[in-house]
Amino acid sequence: MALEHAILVSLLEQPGSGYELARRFERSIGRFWTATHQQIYRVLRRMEADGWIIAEEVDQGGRPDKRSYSVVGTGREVLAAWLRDPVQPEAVRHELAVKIRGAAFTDDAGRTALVAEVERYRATHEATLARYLTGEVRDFPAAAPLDDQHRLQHVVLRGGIAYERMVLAWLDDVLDTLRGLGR
Amino acid sequence: MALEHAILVSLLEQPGSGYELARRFERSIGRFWTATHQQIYRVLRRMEADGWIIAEEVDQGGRPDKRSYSVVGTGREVLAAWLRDPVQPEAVRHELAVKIRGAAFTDDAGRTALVAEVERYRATHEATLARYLTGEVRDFPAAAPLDDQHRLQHVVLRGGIAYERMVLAWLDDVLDTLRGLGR
DNA sequence: GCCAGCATGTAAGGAGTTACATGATTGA
DNA sequence: TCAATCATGTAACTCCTTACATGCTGGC
Repeated sequence: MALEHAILVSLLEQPGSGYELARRFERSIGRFWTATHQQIYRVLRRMEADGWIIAEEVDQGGRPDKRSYSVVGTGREVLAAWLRDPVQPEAVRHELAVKIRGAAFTDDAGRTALVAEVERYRATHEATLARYLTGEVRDFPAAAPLDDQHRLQHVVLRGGIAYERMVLAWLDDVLDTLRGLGR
Repeated sequence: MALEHAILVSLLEQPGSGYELARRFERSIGRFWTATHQQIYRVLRRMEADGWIIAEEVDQGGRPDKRSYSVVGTGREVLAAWLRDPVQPEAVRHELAVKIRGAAFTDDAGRTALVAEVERYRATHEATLARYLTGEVRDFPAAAPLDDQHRLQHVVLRGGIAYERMVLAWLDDVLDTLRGLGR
């Protein structure tokens, strides 16, 4: 379990409210850890109760008040201890791979539909890669020297880019294979 | 949710018991869908109750009896319908990426420990890649012509191989970055 | 005699998903 | 005025993980 830890890292990078965290999980952090606002609010309350983070009520004039959270000493210690733990093997869930092997047990119409679906899926990954590359030139310009925090963010983003490139190449392989079946 | 579907595909490829399925999930299917035997037994009972699969009691002499499951008409229809559904975006959970960004908020000792942990993690992926490559030459010899089922299994395995190669290259990048911090 | 493997389960608890709910402001 | 965005939640349910449980056989 590491939603707590993902939240600690995000709040250390930049304090913020549950709502802001939810938006970060949709964008940057969502690349490697997904969470909905419901989960986030629940975990934030627990973390506050356990003294890992503290909240500050922020009056925003017109907009609703927000509770901005920051990490305190205990939270830092929890994170440091977790960083020293062994990395758990990831639980892989790749639905498309199941479908591809399932294609052996369907008819021509089903395969044609799957090809169309793989193409649609490929387009979403192409869009993701384009978003990452745009973000990379915006946030990590080659000329500017980076501090540790940004160098680490950059290497994680490079992982996302490498992943998307690998997926796209593999999906081309998949499409070739699907189209070449039954010959 | 697609554990049912992963089981349907596996049982279509080869009928078997809950125990045998659990072993396949540890090996081949586990590359893209993980499940424990507890989950598998529970889902198998539900699938049998819903008439997707049928069980046959097999007396094995010395060893305990087993219930060998096969997919029947309803199960095939469920699978065909599911293959036509859009692929859900994967829920990503990459603990190591969280830790890498977390390394910005720990001390030298913590970073040294993380480097060691990444090296250990890298070794497990190297072993996984070696296993995949061994399996590939064993199961998909270049000379033999393959039927559709095996061509699809092969393209999924190639995806696993591409993934492991990508991960290894990225982990080298991560190690370089971690070692270059604070300079 | 002991361990690994075969074979199937129960139970408890934590995590995650989906649906629903509220109420304000800002911009088109 | 209508939709989008900001901001925070509850409730019900499903799913997944972890721990525990049983009992047999074959090989070292």
